[in-house]
Amino acid sequence: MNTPKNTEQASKPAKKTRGRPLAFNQEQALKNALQVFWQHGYEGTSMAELVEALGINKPSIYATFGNKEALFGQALEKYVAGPAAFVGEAMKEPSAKQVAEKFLTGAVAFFTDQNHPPGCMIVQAALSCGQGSAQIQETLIEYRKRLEENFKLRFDLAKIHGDLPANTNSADLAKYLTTLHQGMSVQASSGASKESLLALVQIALKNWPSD
Amino acid sequence: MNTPKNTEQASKPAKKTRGRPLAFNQEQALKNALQVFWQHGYEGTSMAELVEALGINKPSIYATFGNKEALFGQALEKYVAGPAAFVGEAMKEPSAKQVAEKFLTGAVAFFTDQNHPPGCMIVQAALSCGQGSAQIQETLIEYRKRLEENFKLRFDLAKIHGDLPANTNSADLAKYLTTLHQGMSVQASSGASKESLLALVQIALKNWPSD
DNA sequence: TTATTTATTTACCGATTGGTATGAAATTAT
DNA sequence: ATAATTTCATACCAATCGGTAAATAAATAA
Repeated sequence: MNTPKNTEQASKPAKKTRGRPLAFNQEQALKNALQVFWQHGYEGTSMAELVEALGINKPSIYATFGNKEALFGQALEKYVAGPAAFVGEAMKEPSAKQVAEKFLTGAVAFFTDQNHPPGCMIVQAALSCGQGSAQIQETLIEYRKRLEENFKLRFDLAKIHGDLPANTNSADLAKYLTTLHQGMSVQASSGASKESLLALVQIALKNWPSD
Repeated sequence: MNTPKNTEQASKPAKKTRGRPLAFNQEQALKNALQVFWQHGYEGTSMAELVEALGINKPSIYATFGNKEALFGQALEKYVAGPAAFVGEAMKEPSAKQVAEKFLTGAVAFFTDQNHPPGCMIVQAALSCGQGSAQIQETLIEYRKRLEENFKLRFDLAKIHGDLPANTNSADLAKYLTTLHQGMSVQASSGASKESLLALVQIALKNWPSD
């Protein structure tokens, strides 16, 4: 008997199901998968590495999450809903400038947080890759474009509210923000310090549009 | 007899050497390798793909360029000296602001040039990867840091020349520029248009430091 | 012609890739 | 107990990975 005991890791009362119970925590396994994909990207992560990181063997991974691509997709959802949720929060700030400031400074804190890999998974995980990963690459591009579009809509709203000049080009401003964000992700993954990135943000925000 | 004739591709007079002559143009082969690495990154490019792209078979590649890593290194050198040479040119502009403007607008034109893959190879080719490519990743990080450092030195000079305020932080300004550059590379590889990127550059340069 | 040198071709190598078949182990329902 | 159900572990799969051995082809030197 080499299998670990079912030590009831889940917080839920473990609804009675038939058959052998799961020997691992799915949430924790997904969290571990996220860490690995975040650090080494989609192609750079092998199933062997995932087996080791999740602590469960291959057939269990496939039974629980599907194939490598499906696992990445679920890790990505977890990333957006969890670690990267600060982006949605920033969007709720009362003014456009505050949105931008919160977004960029939040990104700096996030990118340089020692508790997880540096940089943004959506930027890093499949920037360039072989043809076999083109679908993943496209998915990440869509995520980035959606964020930019959301900023554009937020800035359109700000123009109506009057906290952004009426002649401002919302789309250009949104691209300015997301480009800085993506660039900072590259910087952070290359070892840039929190301080240097914060200084950069100050420069970037100095010329915020105003009447 | 299936081998192609030696149709004297090189421009040079083909110095007489002993033994069977090369059946391909090394320069052209390296150019092709550069294209592939540029598009699919280091890990995303397989030897099989290189064989097809270079038009020569594997043993010839190994005999001429060494292994995959060595070939990438030579392609990278070609990239820096050739396509990416505009960066060095921008550095020679007479004032700091002109350096920045030339660099960013040049990058936009470069990143969206239809004659080669979008974005910057030094940013894209190994942003995240498996442990086996850590050396390549580190090399590219060094290239990026060197560029940033060069901007910093150029801005230090500008402060002495007086075309940049004396209280300007050269390092921060250099990071601002390279971060925009890296972000634009991500944008371009995701399909951003030349026009949208140029608009972004205008925003980015609006608050250039001045007395 | 013959020997020497270099390049190209074909075929192959062990290792690793993502992905599974299969049978044993662990649980609940009867 | 025993049957039914589900998960786990071992071992395996074909395909691809980067890289090479060995023989043949094409040139020059003698």
